[in-house]
Amino acid sequence: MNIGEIAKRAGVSRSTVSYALTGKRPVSEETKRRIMTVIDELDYRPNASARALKEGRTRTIGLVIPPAGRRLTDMQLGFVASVVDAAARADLDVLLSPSGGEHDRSFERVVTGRRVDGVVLMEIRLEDDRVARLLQSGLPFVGIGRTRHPEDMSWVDIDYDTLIAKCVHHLADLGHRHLALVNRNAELVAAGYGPGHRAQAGFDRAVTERGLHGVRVCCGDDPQSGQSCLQQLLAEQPELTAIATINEAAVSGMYRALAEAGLTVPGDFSIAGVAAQHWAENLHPPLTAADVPADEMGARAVELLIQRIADPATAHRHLLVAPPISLRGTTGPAPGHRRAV
Amino acid sequence: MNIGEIAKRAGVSRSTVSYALTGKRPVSEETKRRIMTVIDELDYRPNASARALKEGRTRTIGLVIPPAGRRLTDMQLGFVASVVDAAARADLDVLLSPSGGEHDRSFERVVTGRRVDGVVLMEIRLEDDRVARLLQSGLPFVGIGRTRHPEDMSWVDIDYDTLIAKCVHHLADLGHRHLALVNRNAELVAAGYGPGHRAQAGFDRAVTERGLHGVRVCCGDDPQSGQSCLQQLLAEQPELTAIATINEAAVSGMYRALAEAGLTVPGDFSIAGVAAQHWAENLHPPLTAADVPADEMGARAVELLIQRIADPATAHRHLLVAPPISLRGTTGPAPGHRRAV
DNA sequence: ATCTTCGGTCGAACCGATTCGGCGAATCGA
DNA sequence: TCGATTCGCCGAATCGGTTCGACCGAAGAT
Repeated sequence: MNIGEIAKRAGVSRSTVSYALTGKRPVSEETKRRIMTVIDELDYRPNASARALKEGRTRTIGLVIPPAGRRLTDMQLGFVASVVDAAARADLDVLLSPSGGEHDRSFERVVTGRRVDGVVLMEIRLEDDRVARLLQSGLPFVGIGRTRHPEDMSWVDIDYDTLIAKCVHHLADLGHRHLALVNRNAELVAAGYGPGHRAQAGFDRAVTERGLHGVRVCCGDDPQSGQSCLQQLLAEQPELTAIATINEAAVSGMYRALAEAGLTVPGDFSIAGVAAQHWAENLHPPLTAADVPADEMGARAVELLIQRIADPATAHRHLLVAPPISLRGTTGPAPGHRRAV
Repeated sequence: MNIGEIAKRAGVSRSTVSYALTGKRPVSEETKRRIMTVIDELDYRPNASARALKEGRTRTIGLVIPPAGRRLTDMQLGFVASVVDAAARADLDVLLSPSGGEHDRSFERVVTGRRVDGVVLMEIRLEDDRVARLLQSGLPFVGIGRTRHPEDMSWVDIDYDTLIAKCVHHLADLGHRHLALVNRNAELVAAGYGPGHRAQAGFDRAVTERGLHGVRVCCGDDPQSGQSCLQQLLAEQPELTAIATINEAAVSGMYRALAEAGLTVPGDFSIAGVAAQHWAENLHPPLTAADVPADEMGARAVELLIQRIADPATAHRHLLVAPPISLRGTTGPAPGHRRAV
């Protein structure tokens, strides 16, 4: 079922079959018809490997996701879905590489074996080996997220710094004086996970500006952890009345802890965060949050990547997303008096 | 950076470099060392397309997921994660194809362009064009799910029929006489989605056997739909005291509807279902459910696929999973008296 | 009538690996 | 000492496409 077989049966040369298929040179209608008939009969499709070998491109992009075992957050799933979707619309296939820190075989295969024309990289650290590796290899790539030195690469990212600061200001405006930042899990933050650190920076800045009392905690990315984390916070910080968070997966557990402590939201306690829009809306109660357009960001990343593949010499482009905070009723005025200890 | 360049710099022929790398023929230690030095210096890796072309295999498997736009259930995410993970362990890459019903370009590319050595197919319908297409193409594949005629293919699947029947029997044992089956969304079921139909069959059979009153409804795969679906059920079926469901994504919404109706779980109302273990545990309250080992099933599918790729002539293998029901406290004795209408 | 242009086609080179047959030198057995 | 192995390596063919240069005949220009 190769091109030679088609050529033979259609009584033409292999190159003519190729030109009939690609249209890169004129082929007479009559000949084209004959070729197509044979192709339909034999259900022939050009071999992707052979084409990739000759053309020097694979029409495939790599998508590097967090390593196996780690469950993706809803936001990350939104990224994956929109990347896959955008790629499909551009007739690109997506090769998945679940790879974390250092020398991951899957990552190496994808990057170095010319299996893909470019890469979308997720969950980037402030210092990221994979970014270094990609820069060194010269393979076009776009980050969803950015390193400490983001000028050297193209990326789309969420402005966690600004957004968490906004959350803090919003809560401060409502009279809250004693807040906590609930971050992602400790290992991730310790490993230099960008959003974790930038959220901290924004939190610290806003808390200082407004003269508030703020504490920062890390929390596992699941409801259970959210629950126990908030239980502990409530116990240790009796004056706490509000939380800002980037840990969407833990929010439902925080709700639970509050309910069990007899606190109502937003009557007794306020929560504001940064979360995928879909997720914030589906929480109960719906979360007041900066609605991250995850479905759009993946598509943007693919757009940037396609440009870089087409012309790797173009200047790097950056897209910092800072959506407005949608008020959905989990934030309200600070309780007039302090809770009993 | 091709093999010829390495050969030239190491002062050997291209074939010697190849043999040094693959070990398929002996190469002297001295020569091997010289070659490896050059390879490390130049950071050379064999071109995957060239290798695939010559070898006739790509060391890649395709993973066909539900089409773009549809959000995956937690169980499906579990499948994807475990497939990707298992593939990585076997040094296989995964090419993602989000494709639904008929002639999807992405699906055609993956299947027909010899881009993959085999395919894992998700969300299979009773009559499935993609299965027909794969059978016709001769490409090895394994389903997570099965068609109406499952003898012709290899698959791993959940025994929704048996499991939902078990749920019904469990609820009947507790004294419930009036139950509902909450199915997945109507379009999916109408399109011949296997689990939807098999769950119905099991539900009908068990309800008949036990002489119960049972109704079946479809429900969107999200909390909102779960909530309104149950609201409607409660209004239309005042005697309803229990639900069996395969719609894990809707359960939290059902909880909400019950709470708003002033019904406690399991005091006034019972729910049992089939769900990914991780999901059932993380619901609040945790759901009494048959714990589907999604993390394992994907790995099994990959195992089967690897076998089929190695020897496409082997008999088809089937794995029907019917995990026991974990009692987590969402089912209890039917309320002694009927609720007021 | 001759020259040019152009549409349509072919043959051959090429992409970068793997793999088979063969060849020279060293080793072994008799 | 001579033939048979064995070891280590090379050259060439091959996988299945794309693409470039060339060729031929017909149409248009001069």
